[in-house]
Amino acid sequence: MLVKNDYSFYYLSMPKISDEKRLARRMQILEAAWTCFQKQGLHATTMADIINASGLSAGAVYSYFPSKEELIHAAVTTSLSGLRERVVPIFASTPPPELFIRQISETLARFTQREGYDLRRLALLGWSEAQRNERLSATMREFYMAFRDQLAGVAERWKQAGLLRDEASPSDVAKAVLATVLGFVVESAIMGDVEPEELARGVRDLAIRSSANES
Amino acid sequence: MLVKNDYSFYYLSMPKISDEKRLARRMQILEAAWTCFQKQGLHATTMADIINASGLSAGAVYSYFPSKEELIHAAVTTSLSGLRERVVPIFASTPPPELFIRQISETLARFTQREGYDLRRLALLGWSEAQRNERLSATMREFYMAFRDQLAGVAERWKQAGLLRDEASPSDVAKAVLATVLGFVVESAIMGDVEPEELARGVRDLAIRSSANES
Amino acid sequence: MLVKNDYSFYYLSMPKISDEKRLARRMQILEAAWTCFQKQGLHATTMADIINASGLSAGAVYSYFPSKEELIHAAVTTSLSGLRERVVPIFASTPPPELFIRQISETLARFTQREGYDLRRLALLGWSEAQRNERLSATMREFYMAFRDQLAGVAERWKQAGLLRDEASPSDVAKAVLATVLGFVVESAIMGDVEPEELARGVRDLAIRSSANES
Amino acid sequence: MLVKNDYSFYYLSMPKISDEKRLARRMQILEAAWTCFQKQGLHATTMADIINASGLSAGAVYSYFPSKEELIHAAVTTSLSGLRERVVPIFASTPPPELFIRQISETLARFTQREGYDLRRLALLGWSEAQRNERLSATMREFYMAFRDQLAGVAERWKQAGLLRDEASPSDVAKAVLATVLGFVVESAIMGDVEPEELARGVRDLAIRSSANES
DNA sequence: GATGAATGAGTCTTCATTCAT
DNA sequence: AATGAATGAAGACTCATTCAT
Repeated sequence: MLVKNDYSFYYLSMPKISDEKRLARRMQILEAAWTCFQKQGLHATTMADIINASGLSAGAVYSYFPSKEELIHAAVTTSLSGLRERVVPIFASTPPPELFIRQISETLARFTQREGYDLRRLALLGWSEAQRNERLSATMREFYMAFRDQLAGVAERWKQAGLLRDEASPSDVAKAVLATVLGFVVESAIMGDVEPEELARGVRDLAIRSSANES
Repeated sequence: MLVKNDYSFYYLSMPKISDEKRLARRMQILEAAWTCFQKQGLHATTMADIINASGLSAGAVYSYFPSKEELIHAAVTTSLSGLRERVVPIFASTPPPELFIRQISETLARFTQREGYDLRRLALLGWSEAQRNERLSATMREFYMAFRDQLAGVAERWKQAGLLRDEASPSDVAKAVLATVLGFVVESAIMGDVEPEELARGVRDLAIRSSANES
Repeated sequence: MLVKNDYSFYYLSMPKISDEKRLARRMQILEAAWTCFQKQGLHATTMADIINASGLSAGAVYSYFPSKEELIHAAVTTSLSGLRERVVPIFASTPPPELFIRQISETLARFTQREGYDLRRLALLGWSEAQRNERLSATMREFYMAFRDQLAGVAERWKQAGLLRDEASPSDVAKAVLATVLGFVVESAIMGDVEPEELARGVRDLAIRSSANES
Repeated sequence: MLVKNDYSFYYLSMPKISDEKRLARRMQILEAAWTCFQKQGLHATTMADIINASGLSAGAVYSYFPSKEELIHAAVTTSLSGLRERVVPIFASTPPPELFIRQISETLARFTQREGYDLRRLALLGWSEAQRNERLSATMREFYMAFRDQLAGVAERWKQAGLLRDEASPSDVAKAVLATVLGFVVESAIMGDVEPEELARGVRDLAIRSSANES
């Protein structure tokens, strides 16, 4: 329909906004959202709060995230993705249990300072929201399932390395390790007085008794 | 407006409602609130929802709980108290670690069916709310602190019974056990596929290796 | 559940708000809506306009009409019902065509002053809205269909009275009369210079020629 | 921001778009608008809808129509002009009443299919909008006034041809015919079951009785 | 004590229009 | 001329809480 202007290539080669810029804006909004969510919770945070914090206009924010729900979803899942990236190398190196637990929980705790937001607090908000949001629930379930599968792989390797007794079920161990790690998130978010080393030592010390117990 | 109604004496001569009745009404409202909160979350539940579910009138509900926040607080803390009652005997009997963890998590999971509401889901809601509600946060912190103190006592006894090695820190063990148990709440609420026995076995299996490892 | 108080009959016999009162409130809102709709059209009228005009609060208005669409629907259909009531006696008396058309159009035009709103203008708004609102469209179609059926009955009686020639199709006559009457609504709303008598005379004069024409 | 782009000279040297092209673009936009308006009504149609449907950019559309109101005005009045063109030959040939009414209403109904939009539905939208838009109202009034003047001329000629009795008022006949025709628009748009022939027959049949009646 | 209708500030979201590129 | 991202003032609707009866 449109007759091409001779200089139309000019425009075409200069997209209104580059993909990087779009992504940067998205992150700008997500970061504003993270900040607000952590301060006030998911529902007490108004879109106006996020809009102000982002420095953009309402329309601009809505052009990136079509609804508050979408923004919540993105805030939670993007956060999860960020976590995954940081955790992968730990899985790869497969340190022995104590160290492993310490490294995972350090990542969980450190994630915080680095990004200027607290993954642990956000996690609590996300779990709560997942209770009434099937989509978010499914996404999280999927994420934790994959995480636990990785954990089972780690347990298997521990077993092969003689770090776990032969009868140990990697699946059960994975469930226990996941619980310990998620519990660390809760405990440190609520109580604020748990260090990764303490957790790791506690797990080790809890373990030791078993030798006596079992023998 | 200031004219007294002809039947105003009526009110004054009315006998006060009995304390039992008051308590029953309170529970009736709390139960309605629990049901709604679990279905829709804390903030998506409206007072109207709770009022309808309770079968009382708005005014009646407000005469028991002066605000939604108060009701949320009561719903969460009452739930916590209920949990405490059930957990006390386990502390008292102090079974060995594996069994202990299994019993605690069974209580957490069973609590659900008995009362017709899921303590685990409510816990997630409460943790989330505590992020933005200092009062609730303080109450919870206090509760979990007491719980952890009890746990440290248990660990101490385990140590004395030779179930933990001598260098074990009861405080660290308490932190690890609390994390495990809280993590069980999260994992089973989100994933829905974790049984207390699996958790206990996983902890044991994770533990056992240490005997080999350490010796 | 609720133990009845000795004076509960007191309350029960004094419903919070009587049906009459509810109906009066509904009319109060509808009248405010009619006024606003006519002044500004359906969509340019905001709920705030209607709320202000009604003298009630937003919540009160919404407790009677759960959405703007519902209010529009009620405004249009209530108006239609009012018209039906006024038109029934004319159908019953079945005056000859000219007079009939004059009486119907007089009713249409007079409706206005009596109720303080202009049925004709509201009709235009309703027709327009029906283009994009299937529910409203269906309601209107039904109304006009019934109206036209009545008209066909009238035409049949005219025929039997020898006021229409034997070959006349009551159905076609009904369609023509309905068109004339609806057209009167449009013409008088847009031009503002058409009187029922003029319309009736015009129809008659247009008609008369036919005698010459046909003979 | 104030720095001139390197290619700013580019714009200045650009040849103006030809008038034909401008006109074609205008029609392209108007056609998009008609389509949207009919589907969704005047107010539920957003500028974005029209912009998308037109295949142009927001800026382009706004360079042809400086506001939505202007676009609505143009959509309605252009439509009216189109109708006028088609109706002129009928006025010129001045067929007898029945045939005249059939031809006019056929034009109204056929207009639809030919242009891919329904003049009748657009008319309803325009009438409704005219209630709150004095400018549109004036334009329409003027158009219908001219139409009615033409109709009066036709009636005069009918009279001279002996098709109307001597006492007939051309002005009243014009009002009646206009009403019938406008009513056809409403009836066929709302009910969807009226054919031009039926209308013409109905008018004729309604007429005949008068011969008996009057004689 | 009990009722539930009423309140109105506060929410999310839309969309006509502009303007830097 | 053309583009389309950005703006931000509205608008529809909700809901915790009150208070006249």
